[in-house]
Order: sequence, then structure tokens, then C-alpha cells
Amino acid sequence: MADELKTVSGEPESRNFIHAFIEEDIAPGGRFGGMTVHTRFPPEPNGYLHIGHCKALVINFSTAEKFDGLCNLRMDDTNPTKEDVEFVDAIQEDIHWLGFDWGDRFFYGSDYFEEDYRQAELLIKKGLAYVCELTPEQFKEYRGSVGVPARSPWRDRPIEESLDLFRRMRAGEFPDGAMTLRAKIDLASGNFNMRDPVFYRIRHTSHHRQGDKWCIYPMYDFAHPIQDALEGITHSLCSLEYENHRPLYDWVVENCDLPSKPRQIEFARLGIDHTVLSKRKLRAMVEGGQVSGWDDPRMPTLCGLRRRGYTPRSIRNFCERVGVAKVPSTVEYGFLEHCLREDLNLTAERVMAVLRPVKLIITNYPEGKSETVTVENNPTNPAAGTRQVTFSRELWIEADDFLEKPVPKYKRLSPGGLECRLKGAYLVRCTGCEHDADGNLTAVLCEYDPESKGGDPADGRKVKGATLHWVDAQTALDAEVRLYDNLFLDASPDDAGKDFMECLNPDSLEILTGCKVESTLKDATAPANFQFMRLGYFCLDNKDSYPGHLVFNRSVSLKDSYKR
RNA sequence: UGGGGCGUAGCCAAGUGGUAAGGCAAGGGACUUUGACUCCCUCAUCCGCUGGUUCGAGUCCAGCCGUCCCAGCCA
Repeated sequence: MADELKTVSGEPESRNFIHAFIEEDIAPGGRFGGMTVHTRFPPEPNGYLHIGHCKALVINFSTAEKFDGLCNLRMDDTNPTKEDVEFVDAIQEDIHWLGFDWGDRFFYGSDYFEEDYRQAELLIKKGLAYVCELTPEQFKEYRGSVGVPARSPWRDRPIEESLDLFRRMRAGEFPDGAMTLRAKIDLASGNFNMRDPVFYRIRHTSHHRQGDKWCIYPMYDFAHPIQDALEGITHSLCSLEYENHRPLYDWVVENCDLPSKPRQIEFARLGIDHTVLSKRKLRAMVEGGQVSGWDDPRMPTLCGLRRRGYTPRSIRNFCERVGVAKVPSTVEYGFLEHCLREDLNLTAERVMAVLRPVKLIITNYPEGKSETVTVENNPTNPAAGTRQVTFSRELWIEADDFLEKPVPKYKRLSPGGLECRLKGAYLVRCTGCEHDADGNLTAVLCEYDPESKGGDPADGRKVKGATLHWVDAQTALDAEVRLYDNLFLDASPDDAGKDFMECLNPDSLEILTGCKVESTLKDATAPANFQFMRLGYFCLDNKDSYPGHLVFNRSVSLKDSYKR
């Protein structure tokens, strides 16, 4: 996998600050001297993975790989009220799609509940945890503030009493919210996470995996370090918002009876401009019907991007190239697009398509005649082979490729203008055009050079005009093309307090009918239905198979540098 | 006003005391059977600010400024 993960651009692989820490740790005499590096990716199964999660995914998997270590996949399912099996399956599918594999190291945080419970009793016995009977409201009130320490009247209750109550909590004797198990740490800490954090809460809720076996559930701060330690994780790589939790993570590692002492290292999470990367908000759009589902092609979810035409490789490259640092960053959306183009340019097979068709009539081409021409599937990769495309007197070309009154430097068709090449076919010169009664353009007229089949003139003259793509009017497939764009126009990655629904981009889905596509398009059935990204690439909209990508010649590309 | 981070170009990002890598974007040019791709060139006298240490500071020290995270029985 290492080679696959190399960037297409061949950028030198950069060493980041996490690598530096790890090298230090595994060096002889280091914290994990001589040990195998072991990381983990711990999604909570309460939604689909999006491009933001990818960074953590790539960091954990590729870091392990870099050090010839291992990376586990673990469902962090300690909160039964939010999680569902639907997400467990989807997450695994998406990770596999990206090309990562966890081997046989797939775990559930909930599988450690029994061990979590044992550790909790141990803490109680050590006098390091107690059962607190503050109600949620009181808890908040007693929380303290910046200069005021928190307090709990139950803090000094006898160990035996806490132990008894905790056992009865497990036995289901108390209702939700009646009491919690709290660690006894420091009620006056400036770090609120250390003000006697809750380790267990009562939830009489069925767990997606454990069923009704439990009615008390461990909190993340308690469960996570234990999970890491039990799995032999050496480096628990997570995002910056957990930095404030590290002292607590270390406290648990230090005070529980664990086989190892994993180290947590934090990095900045990924932000992309004009993109909402919040599971909560994406879920709200799915549930609110603003999108067709988690895999709506306008969504920044992995399955959405997949339908949008993104390749696994492009996404992985993106994540690796944005780098790993502690600076909260917002990457430009254009960078993601660049990574996609880079990959597709090398791998996607081209096909010609016309989104806004206008008829081109070759007046000196015999009526009724038809022939085939050969076109390469991918100019950057001869191995992709060629295809046969039919050619006849009437073709469809892009409306943009003709201007009755050309502007300076216009290189395409215009009456009396430059000689142009129909890709793979013939050279043509525009001789005029036809209009209907209302003055609307109905057809562009041209004459071809019969001695230029394949696109090269017999006399070797230089072709000054552009090379145009086209489809044969007789054999063209009608297509409905869906232009998908980013769902958010003005959304920032951190738009808390802003109504993100206001940011929905009304132009993010445009449906073009009457488009024309080559009949040689693989797997196409007429009328074909396409997804099209504003990058010049499109793919068949087939939810079942997500087929390969096709790039057609001269696109409605963001990079189109032609200016009027 | 408590605690914890972070400040290098429009956006990412290397740099760990010796005179500012690389990528994206942008501009210019060459090439081209996609105005794509590719290829060249340009793009920080300067590293949040101010002092200090030093022969020498983006790198060390002090102060200041800015910004992000934290008071869920969420993760």
C-alpha cells in the first residue's frame, strides 16, 4: 500500500511532528523503545464518514504504515443513545473503499464494557472514584467557574458506600440521571476536565450491540484510554480538541490497572472552505430532506464524494498533502479539486460529450455517408487503448465552440475564421450559420478537408484553430447531465452560531437535458444519466456500482482559461 | 478575568542558532489532436509585534497583541 499512497505529484514525503515524537518514543531507551508502533482509528458510529474524518484516518493508518506498525479500526460506541449499526457498516465500507485495511483488528469499544467496569471498581477501591448523587441540574450549578472551584457533597463518602452504590447502579436500581461515578481528581483545576469528571452515567437504553445488558455506560474520557491500552495502542492520534483531555487520559492510564501506557498526540483537524464538516449538521440535512441522503453527490461525505466522481486515491493524496500540524487550518476547496484532476488526468478514460449542443453541418460531406474514426481513450496512457467513433455529415458540437462574431484571440469556429480540428476526425472551416425566424442559431455550417482524416492535414500545414470535441448526430446518445457542485457557497468550516441552512447553494445541482454523448460510451444506455462535476469529468449515475470515471474533451472546467 | 494550544505569502506547509524548501492559487511564456495536461519563468529583504541575548535569531529569553479550544451525565 505504501506505493499507492505516494502522491501522484512525487512531492517528497515530509516528516511531520508526530513522526518526530514517535521516533523518539521507539528509539532504544524511549517510552516505547523497541516496540511496534500501533495506532487506531476510532469513529463513533453515529453518522457517515466525511472528508474531514479522512485526515484522522489517513494519519492513523499511514503513520502506522510508515513505522511498519499496525492500525486498528475501533467503533467508539460508548453512548447507546446516538449510535446505530447502519453507520457501523457504512464506515467500514467507506474505509475499504479508500483502500485501507485493518486486517483482523476490528473492535468495538463496547466489547470492553466488562473490563471498563472492573477498572471502575478498582478506582473506587483505591479511593480515586466515588458515586455522586448530584442531579444533572445541580451538577451544572456545582460545576464552579473560572475562579470558583467545583464541589460535590458526595466526594468524601466511604469507599464501601460508593462501591455498593456503583454495583446497584449496574444492577439497574436507579433511574437515569440519579447518580454518576466520578473520578476524584481536582475540583479546583483550571482545566475543567479534571474537576472530578464523570466516568459512568446511567442510561436505561438498549445498546446497538450490547442490547439490554447494561444500563450504565462509560464516558469517552474513561473508556478511550482503557481501550487504547487493552489493544496495545502506542500512539493515540486524535484531533486538537482533545488536547485539554490529555491530562485526564494520562490520569486514567496512570491510575488504572492496564497492560500498557499509550501516548495521546493531537493534530489540527481538517477544515475546507465552502464546506460544512460537521456530522451533526450533515445529519440534519439528511433528516431534513435538504439532500437525498448521506450519499447525495453534493455532500462532503465519502460516499457523496464517491458518487460525485472522486477517486479514493485523490482523497488520500489530498489528506496527505495538506500536511499534519497543530495550526488550525482551512484548506481551499480548489486544492481538493486539484488532487482529483491530477489523478483522473492519469487514469480516467476520455469520451466526447456535448452539454449545450448546437448542430454542425459539413456541407461538402456526402449525405448518407458514415464512417468511423479512431480516438485515444487517454492521451497520457497509451495502454488505455483507442475506441471507434462514428462520424457523418451532421454532428453536435458545444455551443461555446462557435461565435458568429469572434472576439480577439478566439481560436474556435466562426465564419471565415481559423481552421479547426474535429478531434480524431477531420479539419473544418466554418462557412456560415443558419437561424430560425426568431434569429436563434439553428446550425453551424462548415466544409471539411477530405484529405485530413485522423486530424492531420495531408500537406502538413499548421492548424491554427482549436481542436474541438463532437458527437455524431446519428448515433449520439441523449443524456441527462446533472451538474453537482459544492453544497455550500459561503459556509465556513467553523460556522457555529450561523444558520448553515442559509448557506445552502441553490446552484449546487443543475440538470441539463438534451445533452449528447458518444455512442461508444461504455455501459451507457440511452437516455444516459450522468453526474458531472465542474471539473470536466463525469461518471454514470449508478448507485449500485459507482462505475469508472470518464473525462471528456474540452470541459466546462474551472481551469478553462479562455476569456471573452 | 482560570487552564490549554496556535501565529512563516491569498491557502496549506518545511524550517530545531548560520542567512526563508515544496505544493495549491495567481501572473507571464512555450508546447499541445481537450484553450486540458505538460514544461519554463515570476511570486516573503522576510517569519504576529516590541525589546533582549548572540559575531549571527523565523529558530533562544522577556513582555505584548491576535486567534482557537475547554465549565455535556457527547465523542
